[in-house]
Amino acid sequence: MPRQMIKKRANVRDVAQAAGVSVATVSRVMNNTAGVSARTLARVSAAVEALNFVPRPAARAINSGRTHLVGALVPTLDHAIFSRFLNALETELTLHGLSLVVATTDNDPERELARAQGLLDLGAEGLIVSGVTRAPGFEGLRARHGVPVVATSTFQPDAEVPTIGYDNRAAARLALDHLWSLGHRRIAVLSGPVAGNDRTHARVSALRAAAGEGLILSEVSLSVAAAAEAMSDLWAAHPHITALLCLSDVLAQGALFRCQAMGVAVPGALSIIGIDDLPSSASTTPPLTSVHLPVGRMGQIAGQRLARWVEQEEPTVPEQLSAHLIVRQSTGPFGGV
Amino acid sequence: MPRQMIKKRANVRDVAQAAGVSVATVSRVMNNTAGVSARTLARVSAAVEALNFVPRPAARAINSGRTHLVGALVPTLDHAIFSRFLNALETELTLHGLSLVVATTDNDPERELARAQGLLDLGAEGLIVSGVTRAPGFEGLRARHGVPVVATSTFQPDAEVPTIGYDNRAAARLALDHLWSLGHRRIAVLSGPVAGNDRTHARVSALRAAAGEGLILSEVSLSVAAAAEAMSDLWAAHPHITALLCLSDVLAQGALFRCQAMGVAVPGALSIIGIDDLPSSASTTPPLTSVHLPVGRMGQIAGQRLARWVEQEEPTVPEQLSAHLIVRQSTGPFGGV
DNA sequence: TTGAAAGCGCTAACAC
DNA sequence: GTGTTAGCGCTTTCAA
Repeated sequence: MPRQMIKKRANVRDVAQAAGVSVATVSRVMNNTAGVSARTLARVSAAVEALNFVPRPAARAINSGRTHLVGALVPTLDHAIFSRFLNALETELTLHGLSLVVATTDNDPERELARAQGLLDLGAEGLIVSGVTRAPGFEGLRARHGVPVVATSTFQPDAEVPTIGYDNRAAARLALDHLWSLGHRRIAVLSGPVAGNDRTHARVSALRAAAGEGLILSEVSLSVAAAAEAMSDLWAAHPHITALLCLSDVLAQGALFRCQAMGVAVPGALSIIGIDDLPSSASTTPPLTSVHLPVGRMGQIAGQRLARWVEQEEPTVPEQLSAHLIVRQSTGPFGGV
Repeated sequence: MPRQMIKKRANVRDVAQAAGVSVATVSRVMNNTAGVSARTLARVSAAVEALNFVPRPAARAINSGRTHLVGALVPTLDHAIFSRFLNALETELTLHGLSLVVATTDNDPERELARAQGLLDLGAEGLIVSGVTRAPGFEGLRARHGVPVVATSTFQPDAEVPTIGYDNRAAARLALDHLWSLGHRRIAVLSGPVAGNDRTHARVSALRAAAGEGLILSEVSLSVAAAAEAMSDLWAAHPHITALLCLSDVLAQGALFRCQAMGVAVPGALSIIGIDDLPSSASTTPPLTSVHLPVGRMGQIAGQRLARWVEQEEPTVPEQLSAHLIVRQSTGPFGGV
């Protein structure tokens, strides 16, 4: 058995020896550095091929100091809104030669901190997070590594980290004002878990501020099934409500489906409005009125900005994306048409 | 300005000097290696703190030869089925100390190859892919890097790479047999894009093999909206069909929503069955009959196996996960109850 | 156009 | 317990 088969993996020196050149030349070839004669190039290439040489990324990274890795911390991958965001983010980062490492936090600050630590330990050059409230210790970690951090899904120009997103309070208000303008006054609100989620918290508190304590507020887990159950309970406990404001389209869909099952006319007997504007919301029956959140665009911009920050060391500034109301057929005037 | 401020970033040597110890000791402290006196530990820790020292991952990787990175190539992140899969995969990999880098392929083999190249260049120690058909060149790339590759979303024991998944042909047959058993004979099929997707292709061809050329087959893009449109067209062109078999729940939901809008009773006038069994499918009205695909479990197992392969160099074997029928209320006997 | 040699920042074998 | 020292695999001056 030739020693090549024994040696685990070829390195520059092996290639250099096989090609009868120096390691520097091999390096030049591997990096397409100009100034290598065609003849040498061919010889080195042949040796690379023959020895099945693949440069170790770590060895390159140690010299360049770059990993081309960016980390994203999201509550979960298993939600349409984050999927869309990450899809756009990944696409954009790829354009800039960066790769995306994902880590899920489950809305748990401690877990987020641990995962952030992990991402940084593996060499992430930048971080994308959701919202602005972090575990104590996060900022220290960030400072120690000195890496850029961009927060998304919210717009808070005064926050410690630059935010790229929409105003969650305003988004909730947009939905509430729509219902109000239709004459609805007895409104129930369906919310996802508030714990560990400052965006949801902002939405809820904006509604409270606007509507007072009279709001009928139910908090359920963020799933279609949970929303459907909550709808049943709500209808039994508060038969007088005329509108339902859901803090996420996932919840609005669940409520709508249950209304269909219960024979509650939407919007005839109950108007339903969501926030997110998931693609599928346009196709339900009736199509859901919703507050559109530009998460695709958000992913794209966040990617762009973080890339620039990482590459050109050019810190980014907060950017507000506007949420806007999409009126479809799930909401109608109080008292019916 | 002290020279610390000039120096870009502290390294082991700086810390060693500041603590009055050797670099080896610093390394020991950083790696929690046993056998460091409490006193030394304290001194080094203090120096680490003072100099804001953070070990460079690349430098560690060059010694260990490990990056702890695993890459996943998926068609898109923006689909509930992949989100669930990746969520489970990420969770499992984390348990094994591995991080997940995601890359989207858009069902384009060339793009997949390019992204695979990228993942390998950045040091991915293993790859997770969907399906088994690859661009020519993929296998060469894999062989050159010698990294483990696990294919998911399909079970094909004879494939070049180990597969962890379900039998797509059988899954499609499960759906068809259910409709048949209910007495349906005039069945339409709604499929997502077949190009570049061997799983969809397998499902379609299984149906063709079983039902012959008589199948009314429509191929649409994989979205609720597209399915809704297709449903309208289908109903206009083929009013005699009694059942609709959708190769994905996303499509089934779109068709169902449109039926609701058109006043087509489901399952009274048309039975609808999907494949995937998305969580939301249990809550629609009527709840969707579907073929359950265990994608969460698939992500977990794929993560487990790939981790073992990477860590213990223990190649994995194909594993079949069973798809099974979940009968809900969107399908009923031919001719109505 | 090419080569020699000095690192990059860390780990690990070995010595004390 | 702790220090010395030789690498890990590559890039990058600086000479030739």
